[in-house]
Amino acid sequence: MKIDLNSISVLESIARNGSFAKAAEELNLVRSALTYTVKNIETKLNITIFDRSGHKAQLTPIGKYILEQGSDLLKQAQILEDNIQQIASGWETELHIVYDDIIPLKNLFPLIELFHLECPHIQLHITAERLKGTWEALFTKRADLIIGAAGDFAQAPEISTFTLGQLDFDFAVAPHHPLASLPEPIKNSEIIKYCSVVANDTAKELTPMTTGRLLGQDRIAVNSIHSKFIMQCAGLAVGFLPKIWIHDAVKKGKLIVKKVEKSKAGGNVSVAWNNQKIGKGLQWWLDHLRDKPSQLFTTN
Amino acid sequence: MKIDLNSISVLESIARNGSFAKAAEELNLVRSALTYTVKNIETKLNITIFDRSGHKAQLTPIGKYILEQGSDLLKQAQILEDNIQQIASGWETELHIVYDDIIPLKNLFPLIELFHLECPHIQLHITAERLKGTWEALFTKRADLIIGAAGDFAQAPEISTFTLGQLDFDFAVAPHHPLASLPEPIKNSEIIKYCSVVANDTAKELTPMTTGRLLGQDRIAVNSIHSKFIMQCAGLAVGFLPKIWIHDAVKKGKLIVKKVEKSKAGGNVSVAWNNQKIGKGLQWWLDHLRDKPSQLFTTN
DNA sequence: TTCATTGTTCAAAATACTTGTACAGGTTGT
DNA sequence: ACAACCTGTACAAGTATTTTGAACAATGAA
Repeated sequence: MKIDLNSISVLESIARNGSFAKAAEELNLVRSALTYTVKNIETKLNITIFDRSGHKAQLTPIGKYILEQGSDLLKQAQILEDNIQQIASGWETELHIVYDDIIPLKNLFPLIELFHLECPHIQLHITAERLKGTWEALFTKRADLIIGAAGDFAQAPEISTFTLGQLDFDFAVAPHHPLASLPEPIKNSEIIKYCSVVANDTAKELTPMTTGRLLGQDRIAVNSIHSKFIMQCAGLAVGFLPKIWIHDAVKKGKLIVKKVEKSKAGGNVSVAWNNQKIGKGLQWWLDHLRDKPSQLFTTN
Repeated sequence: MKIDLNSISVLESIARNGSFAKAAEELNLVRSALTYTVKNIETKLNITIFDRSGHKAQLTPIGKYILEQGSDLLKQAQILEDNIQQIASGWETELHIVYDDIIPLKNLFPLIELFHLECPHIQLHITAERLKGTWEALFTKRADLIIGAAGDFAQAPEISTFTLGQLDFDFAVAPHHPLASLPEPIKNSEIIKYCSVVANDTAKELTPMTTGRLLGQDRIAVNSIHSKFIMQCAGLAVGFLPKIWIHDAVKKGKLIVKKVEKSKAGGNVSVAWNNQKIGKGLQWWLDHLRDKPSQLFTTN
């Protein structure tokens, strides 16, 4: 390797200051030290970087090229150095959070904003998955933290979890749907006459979970609760939806909750993470999630 | 700057060889020299990169991070160094060629292939433009070389050109087009009854050239000769097309050439380039284009 | 012209890197 | 268990590289 970061920053300083003398002052070096450094790299590369034929030194075309590209290199090295310091001080440089799409993303907004305020230098990656998809993200290390994961699949000792709370479901239909006008509780034999919509498991490797639907019923599979929700609002299909998802729609009359013969049991949702390398960023999330888990289940 | 490229390559060697001793051998250094280097960078950054508690040194998590990111940095530095050498030896690292879309791209294939064979390390950027769009690319330095440029707009002393040859045009219509059955030569008064299609000038700043069409005629503007060609084949419109573009289609009966009252004069097309900084790559293209310009006008 | 400034040269000084040897553990094979 | 062979470290001595400062030639400004 003939080039080194120090030489590049010397070139950069000379170019920026317009002369060896000014750069020497900036770098707290004597002029001849810069002559030495520049000559050294010029000799190694067998090129000329500065044209010193005039009074002041001027970059040659190839010098300009080196400066341009070299500055990029310097910047990246600086970023690397900063990141090393950040990691060494216990903070991650980025954090991959996967949430189960059963939690409305907007309920995460307050935490995300606060985190950004307190740790603006940590890049958050927020991804939605469904059912076992969250666990898969954790096991494959695509996620550092999963929020709202269904059930408790933490078979491994390096996975820690705690329960966020319970999600309850209601059977919801559009006001103009035939089931809307039936007397309650609606029997399964009625429900299976109509199309249902299920939000698919997003797991690709783990065997997907199946979630309550009735045998023999037509069904559509979608890949998010939101798709399921708007499909039920449109009256295209029926099914169970989390109370937190339909609260507003029910208030506005866009969906109607019906009692059914066999209701769906509420399920616990959890937070889970890999306890092998807990950085301060992850700890921040764990602390805040433990503090007020209820904020994730709010309806406004 | 606390990190330097040399230290990173030492870390890299140790990690790759699995021990300080092996790395020392590879680097032709003595073991203690590596201890020194590693300790040095560890002290500067105030971290530990290798865990030496066991028999052999093992990367710590942060060491792994440094290695990953640092290797990228090293690679880029190596590329920069290579590029500097390449430029210093007179070869560009990339070459931007803009051709007038009136030249079928496949006619450039033999030259492109040969160039890639002889100069695999120079990245070619080949872009199509129309009419003054080629000149604009040259003037704005988006292009190092333009091929098949229409006319001769080289007003500036730093632009050199030579003529490639002449392109002749025929008036072509689809066999099922009404004009196909008219007696020759077809009068302008007949032609203006039908839609024509023109390939637009792609220049954005220079005032676009207008190319022969009749006043009062409906017209469609497209942005490539190929679009114009297939539109005429489909019988959607009529117009002049370069002989080299329609040769095959005429042979297969997909287009019919008709004599017209006012034929379109053939035009010279040129090669042009900026003569301020001619690298060896550019020179190669100039030599080969001057050598056999006719290959660009072939019909197979 | 004179004066300030620019970059270079060169020998000496300061710093940084490398070496070699000695040492304190581990691992392997018998 | 033991020798033989690893591994990495410590430290003093040697070598290489970088920095300094003074003297100098070339340029530009007043």
